[in-house]
Amino acid sequence: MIRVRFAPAPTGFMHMGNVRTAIYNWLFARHQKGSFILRIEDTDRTRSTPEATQAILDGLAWLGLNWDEGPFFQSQRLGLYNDAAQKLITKGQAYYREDAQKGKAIYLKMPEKEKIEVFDLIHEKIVFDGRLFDDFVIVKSDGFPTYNFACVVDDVDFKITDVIRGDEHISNTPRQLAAYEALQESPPRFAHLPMILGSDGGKLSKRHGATSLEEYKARGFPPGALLNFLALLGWSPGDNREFLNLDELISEFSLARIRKTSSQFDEHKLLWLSAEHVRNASPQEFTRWASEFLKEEAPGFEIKDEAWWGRFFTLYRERLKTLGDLITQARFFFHEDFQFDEEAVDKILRQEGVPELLEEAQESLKALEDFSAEEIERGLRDLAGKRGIGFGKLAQPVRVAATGTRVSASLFETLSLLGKNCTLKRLSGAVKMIQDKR
RNA sequence: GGCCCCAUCGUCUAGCCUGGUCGAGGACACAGGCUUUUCAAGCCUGUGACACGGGUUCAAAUCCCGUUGGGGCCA
Repeated sequence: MIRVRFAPAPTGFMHMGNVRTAIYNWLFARHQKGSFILRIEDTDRTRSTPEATQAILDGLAWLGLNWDEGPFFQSQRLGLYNDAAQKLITKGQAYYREDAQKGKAIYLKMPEKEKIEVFDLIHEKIVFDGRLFDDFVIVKSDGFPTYNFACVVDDVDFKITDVIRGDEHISNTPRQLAAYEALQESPPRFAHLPMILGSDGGKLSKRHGATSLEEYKARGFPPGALLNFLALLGWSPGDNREFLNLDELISEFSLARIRKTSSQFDEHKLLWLSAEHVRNASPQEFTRWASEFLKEEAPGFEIKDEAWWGRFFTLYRERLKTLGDLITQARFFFHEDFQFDEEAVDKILRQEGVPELLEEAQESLKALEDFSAEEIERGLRDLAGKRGIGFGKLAQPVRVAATGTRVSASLFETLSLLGKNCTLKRLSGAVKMIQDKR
């Protein structure tokens, strides 16, 4: 049975590269019916924070990447590393050395080898010149282990079978191999993942916009979309499928199909996939997402009931790329004090005859008993016919009056969903606004 | 600077291991068209890539070497 781990350092936000590493480890574990272990590498005392640890736990939970064991904290396991180091000293494989800069540290003897070979599941064989590696520190003068040592001791302790991590660790691997050898343990299989770069080919950083999971969550991306997108960055199922749900990802995932080349984080595609996930959600799922999103990311907005959300979803499922679009596209549903678009007011509302037209529209709509989309359409088309104007000449002023913009989903459905009272109030409010400003 | 990794459309990728079916397939993005109460969505069409140079071979995107470029780790 395979055992893998995700071992982030809690030193900041959840970087997207780390998130993908977590996803690959988790998918591999689930596909193989193995175990996914969470280990927090918090031996860097100056940079580790409890907030960052919490961000990792929350982020994984939000994505649905549940762990089978842990979280374990390296800072609580210091005894283990020191015992291991002492044992190596006894066996003559490690020794103390006093250094002006580093203080009294424990060094591991690097075995004398011409070649050090790393067998990697993705890169196959990687060969290093063994003469280039000096003895290296495994326990610092403050008693804390170095990354290369703690990592190995823990992976041995947890019986990790497959280490799946970023490419940047390739050059650490020869030293870690030496540690396994000194410990008389056989090393796990390694799989080094290609990096994720920013949209300009450089290292993914704040310059490229959002780089952390928290930011994407705040912008309203569904977790399944992020999972799908990140899984596809460096891996593909081999056929031409792009949209995969969680079950499909689990059943299709394999390390063998991971590419060697680094990839750029392209938000366009993420946005498209996000839209796909939104429109493929069930009404219940969408309602849950939307309610949670508004509650957390846009407090103060009116939360609607499930029946209302059901109708809303039908109307908006093709239009929302993210939940954040609830604010940019549909704010007028949730807030009375939405802003009128200046240009729309100018070009549509503040035109000859528009106030009168809106008043007539109010009369027509007020007369409707059944405020359904069909009835609204009939009423408004009748009015346009009577007035002898193209329907657009009527629809646009009504739209701007009701929504504040020239762009919205189907006018009839929108008004119906807004409700009769609210619609009439908006129309008269708009008339008043035009006249006041004159 | 030393060592290591990588190289298919603008981007994500299929193909590469097991050379011919590839005059290189899909997706996103972009452009145009259709549809239309606005804007999206949808549908159709189009632009667009095997980094370069040598080999090996009847045949190379696919194998080998080098160059260039990008990235990582250490200093």
